[in-house]
Amino acid sequence: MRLTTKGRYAVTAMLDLAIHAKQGPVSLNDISGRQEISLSYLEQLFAKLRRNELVTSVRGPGGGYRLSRGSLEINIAQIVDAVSESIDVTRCEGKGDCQGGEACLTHYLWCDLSDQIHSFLEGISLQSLVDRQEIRDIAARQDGYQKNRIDVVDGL
Amino acid sequence: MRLTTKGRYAVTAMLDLAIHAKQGPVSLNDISGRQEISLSYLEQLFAKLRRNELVTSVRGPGGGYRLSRGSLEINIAQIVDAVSESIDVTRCEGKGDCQGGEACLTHYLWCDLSDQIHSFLEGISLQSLVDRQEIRDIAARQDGYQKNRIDVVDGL
DNA sequence: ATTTAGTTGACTAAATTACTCGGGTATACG
DNA sequence: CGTATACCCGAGTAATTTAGTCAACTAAAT
Repeated sequence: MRLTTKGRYAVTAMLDLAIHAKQGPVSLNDISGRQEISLSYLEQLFAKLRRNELVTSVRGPGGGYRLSRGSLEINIAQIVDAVSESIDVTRCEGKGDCQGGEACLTHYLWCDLSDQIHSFLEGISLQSLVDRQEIRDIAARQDGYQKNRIDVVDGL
Repeated sequence: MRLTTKGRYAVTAMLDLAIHAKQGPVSLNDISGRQEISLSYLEQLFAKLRRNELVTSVRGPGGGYRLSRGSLEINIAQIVDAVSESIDVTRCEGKGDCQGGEACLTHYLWCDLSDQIHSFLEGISLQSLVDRQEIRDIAARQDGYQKNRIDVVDGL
């Protein structure tokens, strides 16, 4: 279990998706505009989210992504796992045979700690985030927000 | 709060230190041998651990590092914080003013999640890890273990 | 047909991680 | 005293990961 900016981007994007779920598929372009994440990077993240069956895609005009199941059935751990997925936690690659066939301290220690954080994040559903008032407020403002709008001229 | 291999190295090293605390200061050379972490990298990590007053150093022959306080008073969060310490969690650098002076979703969301993980790790003391039987077992074996021992000739 | 939007792969810049090297300085010990 | 031990420090560097670009393609809606 690693916790980096990458996972953060993914959780933010998924939350945006969940918030706008009712109005049909959400395009990456919309998410990109609201959350200020580059479109191409979102594409990479969503490729992984799709492979991990957290989202489904709808092609063509009006298309975009949908959650593959209810936001109560999706938790933060699943999202972070989906985009990180290089789980070579220890130097023995999870086989626990680094030091002459025996497990190293790091191996045991971190696997355990990792498990605890993992189950902690498993307990947080996407829906529980959507339900928070503060997040609703921010989302409401973001709906009217788009980076680099034509009417905002900076510089010239 | 970020959780990467760097923090893992630090926790492992600190645990090694705690386990061998009774027999006086522990040199980085010993830790390097037992945990297979490069000496120079350990030096960098311990420079940070020292600045954060988690360890104290004893120079000269027979010197090394000691925990600055009892292992019950040291928790995992402190160790991870000490070596990571680049806490620019969101793009707004913690000021929460990314989108036109208002907080972004990422900001709110991640600060909160981060706090929860942080307090979770705060609840785990170094001592509680030392106390685990499995860890004692591994440590006991490692005491007789050193990488690149002269008597182990691989290759030639 | 044309446009929208996902799909894929290759490629790149920047940041971070892990590590090396080469010098220091403090101190114990003979 | 000298020398070995071990911390201290800064510069440099290779490998990896992160974040992003670009280009060509496919599916579907109008």
